[in-house]
Amino acid sequence: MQEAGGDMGTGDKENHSSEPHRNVLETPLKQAATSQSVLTEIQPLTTPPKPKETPPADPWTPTSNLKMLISAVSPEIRSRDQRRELSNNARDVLPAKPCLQEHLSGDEYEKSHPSRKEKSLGLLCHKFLARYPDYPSTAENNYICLDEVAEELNVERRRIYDIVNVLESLHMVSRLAKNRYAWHGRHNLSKTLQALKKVGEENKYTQQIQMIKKREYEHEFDFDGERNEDMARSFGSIEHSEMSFVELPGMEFRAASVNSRKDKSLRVMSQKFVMLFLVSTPQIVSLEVAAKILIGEDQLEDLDKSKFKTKIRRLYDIANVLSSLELIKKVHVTEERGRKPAFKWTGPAVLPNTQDTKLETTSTTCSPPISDSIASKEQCSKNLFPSRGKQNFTRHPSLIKLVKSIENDRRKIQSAPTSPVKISASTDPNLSAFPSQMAVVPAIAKQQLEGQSKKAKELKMKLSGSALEFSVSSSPEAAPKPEAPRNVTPSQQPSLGLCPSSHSAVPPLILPHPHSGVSYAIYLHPSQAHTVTAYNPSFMLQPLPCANVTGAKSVNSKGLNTITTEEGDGQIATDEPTKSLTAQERATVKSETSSQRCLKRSQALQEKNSIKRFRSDEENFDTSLGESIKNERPPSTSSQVNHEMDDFQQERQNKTETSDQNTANCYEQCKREDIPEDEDKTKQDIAVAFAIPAPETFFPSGYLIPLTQCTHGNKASVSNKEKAGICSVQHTTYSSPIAGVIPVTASELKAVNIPAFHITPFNIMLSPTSIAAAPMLSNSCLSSSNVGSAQNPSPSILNFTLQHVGLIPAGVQVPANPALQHVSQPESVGRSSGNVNLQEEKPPVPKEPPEPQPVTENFFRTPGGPNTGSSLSVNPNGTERISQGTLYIPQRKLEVSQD
DNA sequence: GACTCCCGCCAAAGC
DNA sequence: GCTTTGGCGGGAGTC
Repeated sequence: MQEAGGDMGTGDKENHSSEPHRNVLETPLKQAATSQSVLTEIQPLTTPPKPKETPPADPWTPTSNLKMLISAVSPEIRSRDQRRELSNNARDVLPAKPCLQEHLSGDEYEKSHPSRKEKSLGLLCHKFLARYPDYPSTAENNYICLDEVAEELNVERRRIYDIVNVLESLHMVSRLAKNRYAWHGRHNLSKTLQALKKVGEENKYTQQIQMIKKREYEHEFDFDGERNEDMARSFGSIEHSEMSFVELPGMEFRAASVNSRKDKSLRVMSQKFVMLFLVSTPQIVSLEVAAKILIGEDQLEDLDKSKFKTKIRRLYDIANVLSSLELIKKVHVTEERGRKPAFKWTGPAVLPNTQDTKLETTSTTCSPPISDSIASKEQCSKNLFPSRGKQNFTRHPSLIKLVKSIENDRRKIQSAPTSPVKISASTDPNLSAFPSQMAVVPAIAKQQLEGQSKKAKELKMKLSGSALEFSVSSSPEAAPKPEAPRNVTPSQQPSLGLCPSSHSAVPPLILPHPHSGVSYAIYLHPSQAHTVTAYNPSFMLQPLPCANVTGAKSVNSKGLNTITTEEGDGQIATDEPTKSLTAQERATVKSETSSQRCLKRSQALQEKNSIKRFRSDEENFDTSLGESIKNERPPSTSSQVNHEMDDFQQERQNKTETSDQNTANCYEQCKREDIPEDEDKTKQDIAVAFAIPAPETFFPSGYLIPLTQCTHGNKASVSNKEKAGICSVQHTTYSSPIAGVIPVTASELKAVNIPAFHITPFNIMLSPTSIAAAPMLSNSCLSSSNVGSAQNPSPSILNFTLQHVGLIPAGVQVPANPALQHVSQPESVGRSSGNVNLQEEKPPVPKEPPEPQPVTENFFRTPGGPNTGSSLSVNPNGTERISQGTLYIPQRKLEVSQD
């Protein structure tokens, strides 16, 4: 660096600057001039035409490039080599140049002149970088003289600016003064990336990306004003006007007033571009998307093709430099329309999050962590939000309320006489593992639920097969277990633990229990909750006195959350997806990251374009969100539960927040996209999401079954709506924490202020029709559903439902009820069946078995929500077994209802 | 024809 | 007023 500067002298600069064209040609001359002594000596020798190719003297040729790289090791060597070459070349060059200018004219010179590629900014950047060590010692004088560099690299200064600007954006270089920069190398890179990631998160780039993708999918992205406006609006809403240059504490570039044009500067663009990688889950960003985002930020007006092209050009410039830095790699993303140029982040994971590494490998962002484990999730969320706070990820107020309400409800419930003691040992382990289990729970719950439902419905055959599959897919660990349910359970178990937690998480409506005098928590199917919220948002959050309602339904706080979030729309959606993903990943530990899934899904969706399913999916997602939130909470003793609840709630919030953005985008995309083919995956996701809610076990089958069943079995044909209906059916049986599962009648709902029928489209719980609609449901389910619908649930029904749900061990039955009994078949069976479905839905077998699995062994646990069942199973009575924190309450309710 | 992106005009900023 | 920076877009090179 210095060397060159010293030698070359800035004087040359002017020449260059003044005459760029000549510069190229002249540069060598200048160099020659620098080494005139040598050159002069040589000149006579080197007359020949070769000089034309003098380009080698320029680094343009491969050999020269190599030399450059080698020399790069040390400036001195470099300079020496260069000088030597110059001298050597000088022979050729000097004479040559004159020749070039004089004789050669354009053709030869051009021939000698490297091709365009050889002139590429990327190559130039390589050369530039070769000049300086990645990690320069502070002792060294790491100064860059642009003129010198330009001369040495034989390029016009303009090009150097392009490189320097990008490097500046990464704080690899800082401007010291006019025409002078300091080389920092990669010392600050990690910090810079961290900062950029944070900023990117704050700016909700993930959401923006998702939005853009959605719109692209929905309708081809034209640069129509309207659409652009929409986008811009969305961006605006999401964002903030312009993002100024991100500086590191010690790296201010203000010196030299570098910031003058900054807003549009390549530096800022570069940073934004990097942010997109750091924030996006796949860490693959297409130029188009990046350009749109960058344009969007700038302003709507800019959304014309010319602007777009310009942005693309600039992005190419930036990308070339980043590629030279090996931070990104060019790739192609095949989409509906075909291949699109894109770039994949190949740089270091963002340091702040160790997880980031995972993220990169897996899919990055929060989603990966989710898959990994709760802990990872937590870390991820912490990393993401810690300093910032929630800034952009602000949690939806409703969610906060929900959380609080949930906690309160839980506490109440727990404190309630019936509040179960901690769940059996199974739960305990779960508790310990709970966090990690949390993630798995949803999936498990789904599986269990599904499996149970199926079991109830059909024979072991299905169960066994499904169970096996399920175990395999969802939780490899589980598979080995003799009992399909158990197999499932492992994965589910966590969910069980989670369920309680989830339970807590979900703020049930608390209704006074007429008999017990204890208030009941009403859990609604997420979808219902959703609808309900729509009707009466407050409803969910606030405990409602409902004298009429004996059975309390647990309104999925999640559902509420989702609802609220849904309002947030994309965010919510995204959240949901993430949740689902998390659940899936946790439970099944899918290899694919959520982001990847999302991508795949989105792609598939794009192709398929089935909005119908999409809607249903959305609902499911919504529910899943709420559920996922619920799930997160681990079962534990009442006291523990409370604490855990709090922790989990926060975690949830964090997770949800973190995941929201990441997942939300994917989710929304998925929704819009419809995920037809990926239905399986989507279903899985959904199921997972449901599974999460499953913790509410009360309706687990409802949620899970519908999805899985729909996908697989007879029900496969069932539309999403139907699925929803199924879910509702399952939900038909409601459990109140205290009373246990209590069918809620529409009237009850009304009492609660819940428009039971309004709840529909899912009506899941309430409307018998919905039940009927769900063929998927086993008879038991139906019965249960009926019961649910029926104001007076028969004990048999309760038993059945409980068993079916997994709340109660198959053997255990509350009151004898033929219909229920048969239904009540071993839980394991049902679970297995559920698993089967899940497997099918989840083709991608989870790479990693969910940590929580060990816990799952209890079939009770197995069902995730069912978990309650597991806990219940422990206690045939159900209630007793019910672990404090969780679902058990429902069981109790069940018992009560049985009574 | 689309994709890339080099090239350099030209204006803002700085000195 | 000159130089430095760097935004911007035409259009050439590639595929």
